[in-house]
Amino acid sequence: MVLEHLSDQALIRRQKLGELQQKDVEPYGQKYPVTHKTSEVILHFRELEEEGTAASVYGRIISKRGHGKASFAHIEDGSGRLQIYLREEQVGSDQYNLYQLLDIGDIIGVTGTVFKTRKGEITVNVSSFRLLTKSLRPLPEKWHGLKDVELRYRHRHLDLMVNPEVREVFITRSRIIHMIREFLVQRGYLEVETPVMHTVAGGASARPFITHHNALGIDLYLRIATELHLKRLIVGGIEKVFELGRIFRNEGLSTSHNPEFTSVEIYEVNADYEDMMDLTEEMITSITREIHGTLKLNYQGRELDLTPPWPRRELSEVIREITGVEFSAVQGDDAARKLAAEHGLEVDKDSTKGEIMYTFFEKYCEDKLWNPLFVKDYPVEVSPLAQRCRENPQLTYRFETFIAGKEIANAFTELTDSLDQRERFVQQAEKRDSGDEEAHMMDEDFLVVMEYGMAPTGGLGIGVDRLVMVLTDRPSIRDVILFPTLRPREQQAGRP
RNA sequence: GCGCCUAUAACUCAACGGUAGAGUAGCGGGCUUUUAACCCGCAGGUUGUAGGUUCAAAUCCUACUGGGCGCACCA
Repeated sequence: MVLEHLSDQALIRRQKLGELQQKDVEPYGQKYPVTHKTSEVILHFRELEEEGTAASVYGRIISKRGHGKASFAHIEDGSGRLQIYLREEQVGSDQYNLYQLLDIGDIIGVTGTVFKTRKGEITVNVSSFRLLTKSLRPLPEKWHGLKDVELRYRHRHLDLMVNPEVREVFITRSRIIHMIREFLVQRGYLEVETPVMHTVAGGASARPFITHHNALGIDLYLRIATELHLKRLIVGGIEKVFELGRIFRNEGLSTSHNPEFTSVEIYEVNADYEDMMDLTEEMITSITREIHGTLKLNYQGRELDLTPPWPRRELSEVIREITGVEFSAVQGDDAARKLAAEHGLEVDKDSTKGEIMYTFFEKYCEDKLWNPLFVKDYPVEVSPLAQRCRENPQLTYRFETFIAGKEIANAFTELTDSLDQRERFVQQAEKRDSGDEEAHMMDEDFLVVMEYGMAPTGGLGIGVDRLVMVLTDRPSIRDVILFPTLRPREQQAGRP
């Protein structure tokens, strides 16, 4: 214990802790027998007051106002906050002196009858109280809250304590996740858990994290998607399946990217990507209705209308409308590269038309999409797990859903032709060999699984964090992840 | 990885080349229905770190560290 590094206030609190112990007060006590939550006291005020029955509540002291021989304070529990009132005459001078040693941040249990003050605030007239937990560090300011975003992310417990809207966001996040699960289970999808540690990191274009297993003496990858294992289950006869969980991608951080994030992937036999569009639309609109009671939202000061049906437009069409470029008129990779150069896009020398088309979309179109839109029929080169379109084998039955400029979902009619799949993996492997660390890895085991025969299948992945951002009106993914990834920092003296 | 912004008391913020300040929180005193309680007094700082310019640096310059935003990368 290096006491010199503590702030003066933290030192004073430690001294008070000693004083309390000298007075035989247990500073870290047992649970308090409560009769009500703070919100319940307010809800049942009339009966409590009429009957004159005592209520027992517990909570953290968040403010104190002393008046000589009487004192007011607010305590807060998970349900809300409540004012308490102590009079020396009522609790006795020993208890009253003890109360003087309590600080903002301490957790106490109180018992007393309930009344309304002159100004009309429901208040517990404390007849007895007990310290449950002594707090040794000062809380952030009550009025302005904790604003410094770095402190908020690094000390989320403080953020949650003093910024009530933050707690609301995470309660809503939890509800959304619960509703996703409920929505899918009710429709007969089986929730499963597949490995987080993979020998081959597949199912997406991304760099994986690498870890090591000592006993086996091998490196393992943290999963970058749940796709390939879920498809194995489809082959195995589990016809409607989903997994909701964390995936990991070793990429840059941004307001819409955290290295670990939550996805839900859903697979269903005898379905196609149109069915997955229906599912996406139904799921997101039903959750939105449940949370907001309307489909007309506001995101970052701008109106956002989720009313279905959401338009379903081909990628080439969207590019044409936004940039004026007609990709169907482009013949060959050379012409596409020339076009990219004309539009100020830097692309690799060996880029194909499909890759360039996709780049056009990402650079010039994605962020202009606002109300929900299904963008469909993506080039085969950037969609190695999706089935080719019958009318045009250069395209695939793949769609992405955009809401408020964010990619929320990605889905396909799954590729079921194991021989085509092998070719696609080979192409990806070639890209890996030429330095593309995000290209898909060859997964022989998965190919063998496919060779047994995979029924026609629709698959869907949804970025849960981004969905939560949209539904809670948060600008950064770090606002919807309790403990976002930050560079570690040495503990500084006096920091909370 | 690159660019811009940013770091002052436990918290929220001032001071923008000339003695580091306020509010909250804290400590001491007063006050028995207050409520951003109030009144009187006190304490609290290596201005992120390390250099440099200057008679003088929180302030200007350089580097580093953390963070934010944008770009790049990336579903």
